[in-house]
Amino acid sequence: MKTRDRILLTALTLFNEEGEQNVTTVDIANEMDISPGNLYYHFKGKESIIENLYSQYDSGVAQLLKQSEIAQMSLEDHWYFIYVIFEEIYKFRFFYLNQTDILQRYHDISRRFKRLVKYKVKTIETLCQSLIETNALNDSLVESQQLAENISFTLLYWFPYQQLINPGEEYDKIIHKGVYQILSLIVPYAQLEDRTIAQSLLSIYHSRI
Amino acid sequence: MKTRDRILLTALTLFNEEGEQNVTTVDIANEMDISPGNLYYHFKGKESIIENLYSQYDSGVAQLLKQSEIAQMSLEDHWYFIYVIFEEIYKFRFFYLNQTDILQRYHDISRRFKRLVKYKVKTIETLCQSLIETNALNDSLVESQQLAENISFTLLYWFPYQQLINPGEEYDKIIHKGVYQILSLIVPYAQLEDRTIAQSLLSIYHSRI
DNA sequence: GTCTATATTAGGATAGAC
DNA sequence: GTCTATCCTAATATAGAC
Repeated sequence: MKTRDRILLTALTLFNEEGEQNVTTVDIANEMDISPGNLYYHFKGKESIIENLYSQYDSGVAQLLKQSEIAQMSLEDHWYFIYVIFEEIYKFRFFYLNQTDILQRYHDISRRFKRLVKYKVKTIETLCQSLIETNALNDSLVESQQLAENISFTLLYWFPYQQLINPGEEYDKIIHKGVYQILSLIVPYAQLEDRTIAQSLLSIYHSRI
Repeated sequence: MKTRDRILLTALTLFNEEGEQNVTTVDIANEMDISPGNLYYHFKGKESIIENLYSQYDSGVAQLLKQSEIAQMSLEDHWYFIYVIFEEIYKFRFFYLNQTDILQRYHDISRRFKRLVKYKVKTIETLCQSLIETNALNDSLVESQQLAENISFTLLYWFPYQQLINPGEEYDKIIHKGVYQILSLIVPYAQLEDRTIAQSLLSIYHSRI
């Protein structure tokens, strides 16, 4: 593994564990047993490392969102999609845990992050629409735009919330609870026929919590 | 106004506007036209200022929550209660905007913040229970504990979310939208008779957005 | 209580040898 | 590519005069 990539990986791990602002360039170098000078040979500075990590995250999620537009998805695919989005966020969770700070300090990332959030909301709205069109959701009750915003809101703050409420909880459980949470946002709007399906989905996830 | 209080007020304003970590003790002193040395005469340091501000916030909210336990509240009182909680959070919004960072760095505040959140969830759960007992909400559909957590979740992250999505939005609008958001979490569970009331409430708030 | 001046430290970053 | 040594800056904090 090349030093450049090891720097990115080490930085990501430390940022996720300690919080971005509690990790210095020297910390990263120490953790890898290289000198700070060496680190600066590969990257202009800390900001440059973070921007690289953001690019990884951004293109990963963008690809996922694009796929969901192309593929015709079944109801179960929808849950799987939510699940995979959560996993991608988890990998780069420090962007979410220290969101406000990072967006206050790195303007370029802020711009791109906001763009991605809008793209996410739009995609989720389309998913909700498709659930209405297949009559899984009751059209009269649901404002699909409002529901999509609720789901995005949950995706955005689920990890900070869990860190606050259940610090040290394992990765799997956190994500399962997140999917459950989103499912429970949707259930009230489900048609009577599909409500049974949805509620059995709920109980499957509930058993894993 | 005593210098000590002016320091607290100035610090609060700057923290809310610029973010806690972007404001130094020298910034606070400059803004007030006093010397940094003078500031350190009144407070041991930045941490001490923040702890003082947190105490103000904590006791303010705790008092509100206590009142809600004592008083018998009508349906409209409940909305007013949510509204007032939002206002209190807004006054000290930097604790919410930079939540993870502040809780990572100031352990004493972290402890107290978590305790307050638990108290909040408990109080909101009681409110939901009372809505079920007066048959405003459908008992069979709603897990009052789940609903209470959803409402708390919204209270916790509404301001960071609005800053992300609608930066520069006015204070009134943000809070109205927040109340609307919480209302829309509850409406699906409302009994048919009360649903009309709830939905008219919704449209009142909607008109103010 | 308030000021000026200064010490201390930590983090980010560079220069130059190997 | 990597190291050692060093610089620069910003932020916290203190000492001592007024």
